[in-house]
Amino acid sequence: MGRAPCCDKANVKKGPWSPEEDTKLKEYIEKNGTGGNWIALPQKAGLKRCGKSCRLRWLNYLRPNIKHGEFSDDEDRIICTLYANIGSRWSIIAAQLPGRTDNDIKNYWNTKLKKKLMGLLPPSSNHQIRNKPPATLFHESSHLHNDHQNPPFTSSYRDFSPSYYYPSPSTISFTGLESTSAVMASTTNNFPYFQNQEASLVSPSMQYYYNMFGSEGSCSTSSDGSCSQISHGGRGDVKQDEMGFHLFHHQNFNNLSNGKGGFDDHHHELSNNNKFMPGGETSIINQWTSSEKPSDQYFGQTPLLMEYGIEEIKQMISGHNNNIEENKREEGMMYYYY
DNA sequence: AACTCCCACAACCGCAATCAT
DNA sequence: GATGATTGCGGTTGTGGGAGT
Repeated sequence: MGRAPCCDKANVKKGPWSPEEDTKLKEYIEKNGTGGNWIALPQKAGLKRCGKSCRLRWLNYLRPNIKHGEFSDDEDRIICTLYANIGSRWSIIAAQLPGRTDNDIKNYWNTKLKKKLMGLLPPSSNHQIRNKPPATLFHESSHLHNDHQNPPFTSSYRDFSPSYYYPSPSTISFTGLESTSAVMASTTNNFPYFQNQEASLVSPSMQYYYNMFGSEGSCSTSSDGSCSQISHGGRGDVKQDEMGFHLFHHQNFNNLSNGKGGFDDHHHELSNNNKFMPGGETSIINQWTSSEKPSDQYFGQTPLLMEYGIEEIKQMISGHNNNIEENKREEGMMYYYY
């Protein structure tokens, strides 16, 4: 039995909003607010619309200070950088672009920006990257750049990435070795990801870690390959005024290097004064790829008891050994900004 | 002018998280 | 703690308009 519908489908209007409906909704909310109840709002406002539809219309179109029209180059760069680091978490990306909505950015990415990026690559390599997230390009570029061995986890990309990108597993044929020179040229010289401050922090070692997570930088992948979001506390919805830095601290990489072991991440939030708050919000992501669970030493612990400033973290990252093989034997750190 | 195709954007849908009782 | 209601998110679909034939 499915869940009860949020409204009487037979008696609600669907499809594009008329100017009259817009006016009604706008005037009602400006006068009364949403009242914290979107479901009841349409009736009160005299609209034959579903509450969800009203909410969407307000948030994406009618709300004050919504910016419409062309995206700037800066906005492009921010979107690309954040997409590369956290994947398709449009609400978080939107929080960094005042006046833009998640829907707007999502549409822009799907219809223009993605193609724009693909257009930077020669046709010969296009077919090979078409179904990979941007991070895979990072991976390939770092792989070439650092003359590494076959990357581990190549067969696991699909497990850590949105299914959106991937054809059925049987059609995947990617070793990490094919035709990367064009990709490399594009990523290092032209790829917008590398043209701003945030992007400069995407070191090869971070790319490596990123590839283990796919495009979901904050995604926990269970043994069945499914992916669940980490909890941010509260309602789980990250609001702009709660933005901060997140740090992922990876340990026990030795176990991962042979694809057998596991690792855990300790996720901490930085407060607005850019201090790492070890005792603050903490969620632990546990994941492993086989029955060999990580040791208790790493499992369920939150050992980062120091307090770092963001500059210190940046230093740690920039000074981190970029050699992937080395990193497998070291602790790795990555952070992303949102 | 009529038709088809394509694209951009708006809107919908289902799901998961959270809240309220 | 259980359950239903509500909210927010991200993927997908629908729609309208412009371009091409």
